[in-house]
Amino acid sequence: MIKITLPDGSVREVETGTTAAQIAADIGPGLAKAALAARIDGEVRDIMRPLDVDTQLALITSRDEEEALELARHDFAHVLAEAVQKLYPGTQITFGPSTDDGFYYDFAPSGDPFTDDDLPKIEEEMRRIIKADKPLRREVWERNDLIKLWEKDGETFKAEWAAELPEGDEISVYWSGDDWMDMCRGPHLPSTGKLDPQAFQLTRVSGAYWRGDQRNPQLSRIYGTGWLNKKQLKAHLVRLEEAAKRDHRKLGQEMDLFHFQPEAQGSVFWHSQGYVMWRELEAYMRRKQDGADYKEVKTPQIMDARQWEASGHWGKYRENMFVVPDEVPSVDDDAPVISADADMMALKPMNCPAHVLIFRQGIKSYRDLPMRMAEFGCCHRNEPHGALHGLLRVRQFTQDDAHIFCREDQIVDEVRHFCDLLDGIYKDLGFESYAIKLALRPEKRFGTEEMWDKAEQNLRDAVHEAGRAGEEYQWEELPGEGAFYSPKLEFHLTDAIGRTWQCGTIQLDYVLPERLDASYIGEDGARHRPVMLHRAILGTFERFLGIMIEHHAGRMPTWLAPTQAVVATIVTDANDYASEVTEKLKAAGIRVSPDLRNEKINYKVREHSLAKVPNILVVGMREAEEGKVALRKLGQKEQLFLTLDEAVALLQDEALAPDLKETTA
RNA sequence: GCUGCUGUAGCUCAGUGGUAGAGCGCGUCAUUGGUAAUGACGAGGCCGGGAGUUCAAUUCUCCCUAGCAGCACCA
Repeated sequence: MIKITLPDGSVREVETGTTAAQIAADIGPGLAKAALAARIDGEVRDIMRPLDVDTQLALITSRDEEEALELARHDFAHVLAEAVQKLYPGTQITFGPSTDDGFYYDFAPSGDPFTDDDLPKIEEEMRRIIKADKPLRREVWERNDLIKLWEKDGETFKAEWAAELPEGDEISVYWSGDDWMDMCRGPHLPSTGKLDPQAFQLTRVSGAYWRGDQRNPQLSRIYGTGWLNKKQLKAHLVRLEEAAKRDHRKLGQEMDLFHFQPEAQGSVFWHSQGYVMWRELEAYMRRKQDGADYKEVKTPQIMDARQWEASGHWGKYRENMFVVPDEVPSVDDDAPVISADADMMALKPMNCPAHVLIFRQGIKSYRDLPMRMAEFGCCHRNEPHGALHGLLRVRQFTQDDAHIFCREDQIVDEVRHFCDLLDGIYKDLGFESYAIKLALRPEKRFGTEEMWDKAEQNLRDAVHEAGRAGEEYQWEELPGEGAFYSPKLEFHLTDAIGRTWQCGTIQLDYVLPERLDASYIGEDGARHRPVMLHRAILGTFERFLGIMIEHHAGRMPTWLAPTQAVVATIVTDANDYASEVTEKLKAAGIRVSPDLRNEKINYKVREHSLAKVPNILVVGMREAEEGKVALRKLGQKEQLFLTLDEAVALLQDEALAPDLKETTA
């Protein structure tokens, strides 16, 4: 007999080998039906797994949503694999986990990879397996027996996987009925019938490398989204639609903000409406950085390759650099355009080496430190074609870059100072929550182990001292994620629909000052090596504006809105007055345009609302006679009747950038 | 870079082995209308580029190119 303690504290004595399912049945038929799995001493286990020692037991039902979803998605993945092997004999199975919204499974097809056209048939087969309510049975195998089985079945990927598990280990497999089996740690639901056949959808196919490594064979991955019931699935599909509506690429076209075209793939053509947003954001950042004692500089776009060799970029990063020959191209049709021994230059992929060159001009004293050198630096990186994505991943971009040259004993203060600056800016820009991560040394790196130890510890200390190493910043350390020359702090924003974006970063670098021989004269009269903090808050203007557009779903706060107000007439007799209103708003610094077209007011309101103009000032004869305007705010039906002066004052205040508002308040 | 899908009017998309169609937008005319689409008429296309099959290719095949989704990459 063993003792089972339930969540309410009650204890039951049962036979050794009793399952959680039997206990559930004992408690009541309702629970027996609802129970999906068991939490045994804190760990989720199969409900059919026999209990053989005294345990704390809690039964998991669909009310324990997080665990239930995880179980269901994992089971969907197995059902997917079973269905695929049934429909496409000879397909090898590999690996199929749950994801944030569903599941996937990677297959090695015997012929061509799967396509979208295969999905409906597979879904149908999955539903059949679910409806058959096949029991899912756990079985323990000895490792070598299992490897032999996989090899016999031609499952080479599974065999490889099993062979890497420790020798002599017992490995669990799960049977679906008696005719299909996969190696799996579990846990699983008791049977396929616990899944809702209407709660999943196969969404897409893609290629994926075996074990995530480009050098390995490419497998065919099938993705699905999976939920506990149809309602959840539907809600998720609606969320996807909402997210698609705020896609910055779509809004960028609709709002006439920017475009891309093949002649400059991965580089943005900013239209005037979009560039207004850029200019406002840049002006704001410039005010904030000037206020924080940064000194702004501007450095060359193209530098000699030897400079990039010295900085180390030529060796490690050349494949991503745009290289330019320093030579007049040949005009002779038969000759190569560029000779083989041309001197090479490169477009800067980053600003730091140029900033070190400025630092090195003249002799620097310890009194000059910390020196905060900022640049809105335009960089080029030759990103792989498949990586490009709207404004979020581009080949030409402008960073809000700065490098802080300082002494080691100033690092913690400078990092803390930076955290405060960043915090204020994110809040000003409408992002209330963000996470902080410390990315530790990568495999490919410069510098000594001691240097990395020191650099990592400094950043860790700074965040702790800034009081930001806590839960509210989801503080964590990420091994292997650092830059090749330094560890870095990463700042991840959360947007309006809960997605996260890494924007801000600060990196502590001992390597580059050494390589490029930067030094200052200390109090002791000797030469010393400064450390260099690389930092950005927005990251790049392109990407950050993309994130802002999605965050606000195109309805930008008035200070950033390309057009802040439209003056729309109801009848042409009000045109003169509308022009007067427009002029007055313009004189007050508002970005306003008149709409005097011979169209109905309904049409104009609709059009400017769709264009996401935050203020529509409607004027007809009534307003013209009384010297008033009817102000309609975007998204609201009610309107304000204001005198012209009141309207000017209101819009002027609304159009102030957040930092300017603070000082006037 | 890898896998799959896609490329037709300014935009969103139909369609066909015999060189094209809708809605919106645009232009002209009429309409002067109080808060999310007034009506009529009209102008727009080398059907992404190249090669092949065919009497004939926007349509079928191959290559290239760009975009999209994912993978890998992101100093």
